[in-house]
Amino acid sequence: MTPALERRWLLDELVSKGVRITTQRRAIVEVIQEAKEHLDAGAVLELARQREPNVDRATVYRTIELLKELRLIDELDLMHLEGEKHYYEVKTMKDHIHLACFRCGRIEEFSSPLFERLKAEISKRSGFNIRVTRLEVGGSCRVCMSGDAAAEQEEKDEKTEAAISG
Amino acid sequence: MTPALERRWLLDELVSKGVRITTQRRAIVEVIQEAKEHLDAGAVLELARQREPNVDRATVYRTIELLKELRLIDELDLMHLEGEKHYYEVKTMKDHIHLACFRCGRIEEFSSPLFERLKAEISKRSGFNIRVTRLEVGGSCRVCMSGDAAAEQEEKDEKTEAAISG
DNA sequence: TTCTAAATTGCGACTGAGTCGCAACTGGAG
DNA sequence: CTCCAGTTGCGACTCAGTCGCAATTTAGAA
Repeated sequence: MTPALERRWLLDELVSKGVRITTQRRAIVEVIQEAKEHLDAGAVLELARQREPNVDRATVYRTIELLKELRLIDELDLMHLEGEKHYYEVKTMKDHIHLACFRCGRIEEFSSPLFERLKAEISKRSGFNIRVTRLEVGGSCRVCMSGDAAAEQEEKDEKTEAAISG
Repeated sequence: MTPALERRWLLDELVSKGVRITTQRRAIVEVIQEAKEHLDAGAVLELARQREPNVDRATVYRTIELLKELRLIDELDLMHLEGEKHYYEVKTMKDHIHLACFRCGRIEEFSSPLFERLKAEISKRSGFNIRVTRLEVGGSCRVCMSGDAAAEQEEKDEKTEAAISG
């Protein structure tokens, strides 16, 4: 498979699949391709309009649907951290897990051969032909957890001080 | 933990947590507890009203939110097989994976020690404190796949016939 | 290059899940 | 039995996403 790093990968993929390239699709696809974070449909619309003002909301949804059908992008919920939006990212060879921190809202990505093995086991044992997987984890990230530890330490310090001064 | 089999498990859990039990909450919680399939908010509302006519949509959403916060139920998307609804199920000790068939719409459940190991690895390697996990898989179930095989066989038969008669 | 059919788009109205503020109501502690 | 903090119903609202249709545009053929 063409590496996702390559510049116009998504667009070339569409061309090779005989999909008609319009100025709107080009803008939308480039925005998704070059995104540095997970974008929802609204964000895609906004960014696409910076390149090409004539982009409609409906076109964004239709293009996203197209890319999903062609299995060029994945849809994420990111544990509904910010409402019911959906987020999109270019599909890569190896699926990865999204860790969503309920406290700071950061999304961390994680991948592991164990996940690949799990998928293989699912296919084998259930006879299920896997097309898409979505593994999302919600909780507290390392940073927020260490914040807890710091807070607990402060509490102890305060008590100690109180004990000393008391 | 109290086994999920037990009759009024969810309700008892609420009582023990000091949550006020109203007739509405009782109805909603019992419906979720006794569900034989995955229910969305609309289905919960409908079923709850069969027990207790005075149940409002808003109350259903508020109760679901409450149960989620108390970690008594899990929220599922089931790969958005039927629109953007969310489905709910009583949380069990061992997380399970939902396999959603894009063709027949059936939901299959799957669990594996490998999944438990994967979660452990995530915690350990990323320092993430896991609260919830959601692993959903989309594709074609065994039944639909075997349907394919049958169809392919038919095609071959037709070709053979054509070859013979031609 | 020009033409043309078929695909795509924009528009705007619509759907449907979920939220919210507030007045009325009620569970359960005392 | 009383009381009030917590809960509910109501209805209006938000917001993501969908849809039908007329107008526009692409890409291949001439």
